[in-house]
Parts: sequence; C-alpha cells; structure tokens
Amino acid sequence: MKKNLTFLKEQLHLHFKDVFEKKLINEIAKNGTYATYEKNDILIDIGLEMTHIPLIINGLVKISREDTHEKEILLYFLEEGDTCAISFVNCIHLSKSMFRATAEEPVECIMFPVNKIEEWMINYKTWRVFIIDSYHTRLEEMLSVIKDLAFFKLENRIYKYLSNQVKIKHTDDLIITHQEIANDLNTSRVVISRILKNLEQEGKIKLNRRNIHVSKY
DNA sequence: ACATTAAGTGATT
DNA sequence: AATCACTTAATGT
Repeated sequence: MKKNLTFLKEQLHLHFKDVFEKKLINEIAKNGTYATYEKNDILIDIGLEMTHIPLIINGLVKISREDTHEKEILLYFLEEGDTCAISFVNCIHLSKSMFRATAEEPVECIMFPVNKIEEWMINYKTWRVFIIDSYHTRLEEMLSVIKDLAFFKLENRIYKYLSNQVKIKHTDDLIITHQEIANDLNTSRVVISRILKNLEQEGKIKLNRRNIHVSKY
C-alpha cells in the first residue's frame, strides 16, 4: 500500500513527535513505506534476510522464537511507538532474522530499510537514544520474566526437599535450620527464610526455631 | 547477664 | 533471587 510523503510525515508526527527530532522524521518519511498487516500476518520470519524494520503506529505484534522442539516461545509484544530492537543486531551484522514477528492484532506500521540504521545512528541523537532505550526496556522485561521463573522453581524445589526429608526421616517434624536448607539447595539463608514464610502462609508448613512441621496434604 | 546462633526485615542490585 | 546491613528472638554457659 503506497502512501505519499506528507501522509508519512503526518503519521510520524502523530506517534513519534516526542521521540524523534524534525530532521529525522523527514528522513524516515523519505525512506520509509507505510504498511498494514492483518491478524496473524508475518512481518518478519526466522531465517529470512531482513531488509526492513517496522516502527509500529498501532496494533500489536508478537515477537517469538522457536525453541529446540520447534515450539514457539513468546518473547514480548510490540505496541504503538515500539520497534523491533532485538533485530538491530541482525541488521548490523547483515545476518538473517532469529525471530518471528506476527501481527497479533491488525497492525499499521512504517517499514524503513535496514541500511539506514547505521547512518541515522551517526547523525541523529534522538535515534541513538531511541535504539538504546528500546534495548533497555526489552532487557528489563526479560530479566523480570527470568526472575519470576527462577522464583517459582525454587519454591517448588524447597517444598520437594522438605517432603523428601519427611519421607527419609519418617517424621513430619524436621529438625533443621534455614541455613542447612540453603546449603543443600545452593542458595542463601535469607531467601530460604522468605520462601519458607510463604509456604507457611499457604498452610503447607509450620515454622519454629530449628524446626519445620510439614503439613499433610 | 552476656555471648552466640537462628530467624526476620527492608532496601538494593 | 541474592546480598547487605541490621534487628529481634531463643538458647547456651
């Protein structure tokens, strides 16, 4: 779908006025093309060479990657004002995409050619800030997901550990310190204390000094 | 009573 | 989740 220059400028002004300086907006308008995608359309696919990168005007784009068993792993979503930060590395190294971008909802975006990235990086401060900010946001997002996963895992590990102790020791009242558990599970005592407290509030165990009572299910 | 050890808390990374 | 820096509670001598 071809649109003229003034239309692109208009759109960029509408959605990126606070992000990009005027000269850069003109530059993007000159080099970019307007594109729309229906739900489930693929904007960028794995293994394909990337020629253009989208700036999202509105809609929702799912960024995913395939895991070892050809199952899709969701990484994150792109919304209005976002771009696919993760693909900049691919572009700079002229490699193929490691990710898939699918329209989760109908999408309007401006596709700009990858060969402009470096040039804009040198010439426009607002572009540099935009790229680095995108990276930062994505990194934070992923870190917090990893954190949650790890936490979920440890609570389970601790509970399994306790259940196993009950079985081995043939008693529901375990004489054990938080520190000892921490040593066995290779974490710190403080963390164990906190998670045990959670388990207690969930009613799964009862805490006393040097003693943990494991409730029956 | 005083020191030692176990557990709890809040803030930060 | 991990670490730091304290605080509080329980115990041993």
